[in-house]
Amino acid sequence: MTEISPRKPDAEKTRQNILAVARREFAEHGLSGARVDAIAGQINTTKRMIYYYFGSKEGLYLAVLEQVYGGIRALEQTLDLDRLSPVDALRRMIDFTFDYHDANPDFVRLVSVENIHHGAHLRQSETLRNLNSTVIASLAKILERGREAGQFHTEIDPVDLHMMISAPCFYRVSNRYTFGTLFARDLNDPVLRERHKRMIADTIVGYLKAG
Amino acid sequence: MTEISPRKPDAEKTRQNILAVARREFAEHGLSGARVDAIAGQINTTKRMIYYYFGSKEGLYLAVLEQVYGGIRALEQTLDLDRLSPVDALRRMIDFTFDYHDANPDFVRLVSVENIHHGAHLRQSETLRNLNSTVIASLAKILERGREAGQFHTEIDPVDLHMMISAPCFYRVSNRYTFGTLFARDLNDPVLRERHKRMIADTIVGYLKAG
DNA sequence: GTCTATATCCCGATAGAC
DNA sequence: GTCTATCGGGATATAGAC
Repeated sequence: MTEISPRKPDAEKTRQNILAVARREFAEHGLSGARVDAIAGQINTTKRMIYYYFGSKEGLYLAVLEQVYGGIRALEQTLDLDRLSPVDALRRMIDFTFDYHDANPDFVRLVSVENIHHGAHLRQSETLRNLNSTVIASLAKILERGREAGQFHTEIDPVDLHMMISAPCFYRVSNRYTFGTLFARDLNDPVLRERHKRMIADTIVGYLKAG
Repeated sequence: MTEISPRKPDAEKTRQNILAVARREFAEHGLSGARVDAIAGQINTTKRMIYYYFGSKEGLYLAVLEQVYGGIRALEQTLDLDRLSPVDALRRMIDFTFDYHDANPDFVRLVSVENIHHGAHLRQSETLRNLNSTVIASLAKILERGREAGQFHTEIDPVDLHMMISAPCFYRVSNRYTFGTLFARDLNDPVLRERHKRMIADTIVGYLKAG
């Protein structure tokens, strides 16, 4: 029924504009703290349009979540890990995870916000629930190859490994402010960033290699 | 001027009641999402009292933060690490950190909330800024003893080590919902908890031992 | 110090014209 | 599909009696 006409590109463009601004607003202030007026005020659109396209504030928030989670998933696919040795593939996966979190603090903040809300929206979205992440399959493959090649000697569940990789990459960004204040560290410092990146990779690779 | 009379213990008791309920409310809904009415409604007090004791909603939130950060600091002191070997002391520190986060999800949630607010309140509080955590000193001592005893061969900054310990312990709790949903894992499961505890400790201890 | 009642503002959502 | 104007509820904060 709905007209999907290429003659009117403004519609989709407006939708995308709203989404982009909303992502910033929700990442910055959380779900309760975000203001629909503030979102409308930052673009050449009115508040009415937001309700026209997304129905409600929560509907908009959910659309933002889906967009953001889709982003990291798309990039994961491009890593081309099979051509690397198990150790190199693992390092590449860790480096990718580190860099992605570092470059996308809004993603990290939105995930934090969603966890404050007990993941209720993520669970509610069919799209997001079916994002049966390919990371786990990739990691499982790396682990299997590494074991066969005699390079890895530690038994570990792929999901557990994913957690061990994500945790420090996430924490560095999510807890930047409290950690930075309490221990007088600027976690944005490039020197520190490179040091942490190497440290995280060395720690995890070392764990898998050791018997 | 203010009467601090032992004849009226109700005052301090009321204050503590408000604090305890507020901690739950702020941890559950965040700063913007928390409702002053909801806090008053859960105790035998009125909303008026909250403003009487804490001045404002933010004042109450700040008091909660100070109380919560004080809690973990007090416990850190009781570990008695000097009597243990460097490796055992490190393991004890990791186990303590793991257990504390696991047993105090509200603490984790409040820290997440504060980071969404860019740590503005934590920075603003003299009390919290002066919480120059003793963890770093404890870890530095462990590292030094371990190096002298020839048990640790990796050079690492104590603050970095603290981050590597805290990150997985924190993440496991803070991201419980999104991670649990996306990967179909119940991160509250006791079996999983023990496995993760051992895995985290082994990973970090292994990293320090390796050259 | 503790209560009831209320001021005041702000925000999500909608009405209705074009 | 896009605008202006506004409703109606609910939230923080306060007034003022006892």
